[in-house]
Amino acid sequence: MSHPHTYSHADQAARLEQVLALLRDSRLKLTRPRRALLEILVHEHGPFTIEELAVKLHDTPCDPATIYRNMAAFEDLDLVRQCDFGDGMARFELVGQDEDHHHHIICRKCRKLELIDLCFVRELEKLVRDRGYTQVHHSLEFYGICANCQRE
Amino acid sequence: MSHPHTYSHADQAARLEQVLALLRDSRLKLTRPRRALLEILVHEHGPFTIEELAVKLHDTPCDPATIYRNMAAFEDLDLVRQCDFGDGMARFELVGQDEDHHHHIICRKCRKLELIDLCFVRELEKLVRDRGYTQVHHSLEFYGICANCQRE
DNA sequence: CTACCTGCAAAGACTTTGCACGTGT
DNA sequence: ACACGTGCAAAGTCTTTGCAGGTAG
Repeated sequence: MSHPHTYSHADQAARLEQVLALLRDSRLKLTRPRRALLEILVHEHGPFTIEELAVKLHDTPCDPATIYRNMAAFEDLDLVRQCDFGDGMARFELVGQDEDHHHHIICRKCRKLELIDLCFVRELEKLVRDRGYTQVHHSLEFYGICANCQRE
Repeated sequence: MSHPHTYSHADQAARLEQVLALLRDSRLKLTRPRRALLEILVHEHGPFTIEELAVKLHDTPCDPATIYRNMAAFEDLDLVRQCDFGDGMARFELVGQDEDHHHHIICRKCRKLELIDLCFVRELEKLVRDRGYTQVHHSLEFYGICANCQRE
């Protein structure tokens, strides 16, 4: 693979098939907005805010409420994951395989996003500074279901 | 130091002095709510939501708007940093030195928080699973001021 | 046909802002 | 004194929910 975050059309088509298969096994129906959302999530590199998704959906106008509901549904299927970049807006991205693993650099002012591929914390902070950022800090958070909640 | 997140009273007093000195050098005034907030931030281990801070302030009743405004002011002084755990509530913690560095495990259901002291990503995911969590993932985000914004 | 979906509008939750009064230095 | 800070209330965002009509399987 020439670039870590570039996927061939074949890769994307395969991933889309996987995702659609997952839907078929659930009781979710494959509606027009749903399909359009999944195509965006598979073909473009997230995470996306609700508004960004709405814009990308221009061909398939879709109420924000519907996007929220679908993201929640996809999250239940572990198809999508919610991210939070500290600006009070929910962001969603397709859950990927290991090779998808990456982190973000978020500008504290303009909120611009950059992807980075390495996965070592200390070294990465240096790398972020090397890219010209100042006042760098990072936050690494883990999400999971705790033992208590698993029993419920 | 016997435990990485335990500080002696002397340490805390010194840190509080540092922080108050920082305030003096700025044009912020040392008001009652302000002082109470700083004491909480120095003496207890955050991050805290606005509501949590309000509860801890019982002796110094303080409007939420005032807490928000003060956290913003402290952030400008690089005294405090905002965290986001993906539940739509702002959280704030004192900016610490290197030895303060830590990460969190957040239950996706009950939002319970645990602190962890190591700083290697892969190993940590295993560690999180070892603590009984399932469906573990993590998010590592960097914050900084990008080259563009520095020029402004 | 039935369960699931969607759009619209209303309600909710968190946060920000305006303004007049109060306070630290 | 004067600039800065606070409480209160109103306004702003983003998100969630209720409901009636529509649609996939």
